[in-house]
Amino acid sequence: MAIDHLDGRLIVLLAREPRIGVLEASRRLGVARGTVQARLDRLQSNGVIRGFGPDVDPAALGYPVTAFATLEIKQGQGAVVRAHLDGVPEVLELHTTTGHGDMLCRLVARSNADLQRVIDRVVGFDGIVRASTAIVMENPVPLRIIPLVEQAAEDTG
Amino acid sequence: MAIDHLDGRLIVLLAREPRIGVLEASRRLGVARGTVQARLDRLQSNGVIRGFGPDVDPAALGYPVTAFATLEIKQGQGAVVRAHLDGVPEVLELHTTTGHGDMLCRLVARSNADLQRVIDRVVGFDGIVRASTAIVMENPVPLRIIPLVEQAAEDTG
DNA sequence: CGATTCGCTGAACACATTGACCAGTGATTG
DNA sequence: CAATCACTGGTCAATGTGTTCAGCGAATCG
Repeated sequence: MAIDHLDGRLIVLLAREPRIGVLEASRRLGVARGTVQARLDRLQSNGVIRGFGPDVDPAALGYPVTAFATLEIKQGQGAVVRAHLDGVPEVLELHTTTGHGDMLCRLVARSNADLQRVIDRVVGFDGIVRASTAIVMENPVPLRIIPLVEQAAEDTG
Repeated sequence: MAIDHLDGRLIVLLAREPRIGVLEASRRLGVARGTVQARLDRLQSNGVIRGFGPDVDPAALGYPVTAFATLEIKQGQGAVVRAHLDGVPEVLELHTTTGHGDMLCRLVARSNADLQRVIDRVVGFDGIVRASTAIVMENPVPLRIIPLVEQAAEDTG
């Protein structure tokens, strides 16, 4: 769906200051409260805003090490590998990608030593032929959405 | 920091039903409201919960294509490359990783054709020697935190 | 062209929630 | 033993929420 400029400002505002409510948002944006409520309802039912879940930092939970693993999967074993990885809590994310029938997953671990355990658990599975892991050292751009929202809003006017 | 079982239940509850407030959460968890408030304050000041920002779906915004690009950086050009990528809205995330002085970034685009434009913009920069891109086809495990929170809570008892 | 629909405004209302307190209690610690 | 700590269960005033309403301007459509 397309979002307009007001939608964009609303999302950015909520992203920057999540604690403000509908009423305060309407004051900041200079529109009526009902407008903000209607926009929010629409954005949520359109799926643009999935929700307002807590943003949990794995590092603060005791998992400061992040890594990305590229997996090569044995022909026809995709489904079972997915189920396997789904059962590993340290797998935060899993994608299937173009290329060699590969998968890419994001892992966290308690330490570099612990990462070995996690990788063993992830890779020690029959359907996985080969794996290569890249350990994250820095995160210059943390997961973000604001610039994209601003661009999407400007495309409308 | 370590979280206990109540912290874990609270985070999971908020992740599943973000709209409930402190009062409702205290009812669900069977504890006093003040307890939930104190736990939440502590989790936030410890950085375990970074905030409650809106969870925006790029696909619903008109960017249904996701890709991961691995970049090889020219010696000593890391800082300028970061600044360059930081200025590209379609770059949702950027990590530096072990290996060949490489970076890994997550991209989104409006279409496969648009992805070409995004990649050109990302890669068409002097400090970048080589790039390889993997387009995401499926996302069997979307970014998640609940299993990890449950594990972290159980480690405490 | 006229009628209708749509989104926004500004206001009202009852109700629930919040943030801030407080004293009491049980467990743990020094 | 005394002190500390987290939790309970309660109160209070202030605020925000969900909902509804009539009015209004712009855009759409027959």
